Amino acid sequence: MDQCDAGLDRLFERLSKRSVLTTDDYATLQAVPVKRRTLAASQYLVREGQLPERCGVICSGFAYRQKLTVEGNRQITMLLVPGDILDLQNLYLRESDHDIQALTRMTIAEVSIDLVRGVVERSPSIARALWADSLVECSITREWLLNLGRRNARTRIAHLLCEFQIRVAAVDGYDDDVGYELPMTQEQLGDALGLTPVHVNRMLQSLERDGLIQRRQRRLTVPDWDALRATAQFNPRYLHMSNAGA
Amino acid sequence: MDQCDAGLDRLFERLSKRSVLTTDDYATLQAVPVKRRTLAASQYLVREGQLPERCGVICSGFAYRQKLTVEGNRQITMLLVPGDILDLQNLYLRESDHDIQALTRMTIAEVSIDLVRGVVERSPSIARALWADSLVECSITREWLLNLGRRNARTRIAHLLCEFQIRVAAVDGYDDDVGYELPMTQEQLGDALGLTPVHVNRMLQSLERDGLIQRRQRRLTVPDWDALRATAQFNPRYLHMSNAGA
DNA sequence: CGCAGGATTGATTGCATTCAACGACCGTGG
DNA sequence: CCACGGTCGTTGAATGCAATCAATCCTGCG
Repeated sequence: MDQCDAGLDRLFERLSKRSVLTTDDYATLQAVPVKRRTLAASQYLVREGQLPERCGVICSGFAYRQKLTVEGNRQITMLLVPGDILDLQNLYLRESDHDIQALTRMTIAEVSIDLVRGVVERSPSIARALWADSLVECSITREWLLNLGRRNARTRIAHLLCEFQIRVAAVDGYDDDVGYELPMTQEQLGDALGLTPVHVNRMLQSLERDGLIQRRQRRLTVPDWDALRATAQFNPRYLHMSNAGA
Repeated sequence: MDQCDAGLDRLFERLSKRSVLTTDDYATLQAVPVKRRTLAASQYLVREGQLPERCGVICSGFAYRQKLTVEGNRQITMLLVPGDILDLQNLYLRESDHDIQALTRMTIAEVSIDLVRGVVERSPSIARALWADSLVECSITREWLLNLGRRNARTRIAHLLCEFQIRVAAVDGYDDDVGYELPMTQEQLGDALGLTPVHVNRMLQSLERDGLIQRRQRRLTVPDWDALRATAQFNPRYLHMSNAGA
């Protein structure tokens, strides 16, 4: 089983959390011809204004969605982790309204978007799972809006750290105790949080001084998750993770 | 034809912009039993944590989605105008992750969410239209994130003014020349933009001083839309309005 | 007339930005 | 093996945008 099939299993497992899927559904997914692709960090997967013809799932690595202002200031609007679906929005919208860029080296499994439309019309349960997935993404974006609009820099950063850890841990068995790696530069963190890299640096130090996190390069250890969640005002409800078969 | 049917027509017209609908689809929608409801300004339609059983369309009036921080600071994450669908997200997610509150006095047409699920499974074209609608909402939220994260207060406000005008004008024939009414207090504007009401006030004055807007109470006149759009960095792409039958 | 909610103004504070320099790390090539 | 360059992280000082605090004005309305 190559990494592409692993992508399929990962996708199936993920969709199963959103809707009750059958072995028929599995077969349906399996029947879709998939093209595997590897991308280097910072490569673009989609650019704003494009009319994407394909749709992909992240098998490994990380990416993000971004939008740019006229002056070229960047806002990262979403982090994408393994199992996340790229370009689902272009299932029913033509033009892409944002960029998708690789955060790390990554592999994806690509599918023609027309075929996905076919799958969706044939299998209501897969459709429901994909739809739910896009709704969760919208919910996450709303939470980010609250984060940027009404939380200070320190809380914002803590919140992102909590979210990232939980979303990554949900994919496969990550071990909390040894910490986790946040594969972002401080500049990218700033772009995700509406801050400058300098200020991100200072707030990370502040969190570390207070014993909420420990840092070694980009590897983070969190001695006390409850404490971090508290300062982050983190409530995982918006991730809708326990939504099996709603 | 009472206001409820008017709601149906409005909905049908709106969905038609997202997908090709037939008279059968119209009949399907018409067959769904609808309950009409009137709400006073500031009444809650949904509260975070609830498990909504119904789904509604705005027939008249305005509402907004909001989220609160632990300290009670509010972030408005979306404005809802006539024709917008409430609670579509609870089609496939159980718990609501935010509040919906009436901005003005308003009327809505409510439907059991189970029935909507049925409609969606029977009519792929309606499903597609509703799905597309939820994708557009997500796109709007992303643009708001860019707005809060990377634009200054003045630009932010101008951007909101542009978006609101366009979205409202798309519903029915609003006449630009006489201006339009923005039914929000400056405090609510601040909560939508991540600003304080005081600063909103000053920036509105600044826009007015520069001749970009004129104000009489909450009625706005825009002498030069192009100029306002320019200072707002407004690009309507993210609204996906010309997406007929993608 | 008086009240209440919202709008406006002024003075002050402060969080985050900006600008600039320096330091640490890492892969590369001589 | 070490010099080199580039990217990223860190630090300091100065600036500025928006927040805060508080008072006053306006307007619709009972």
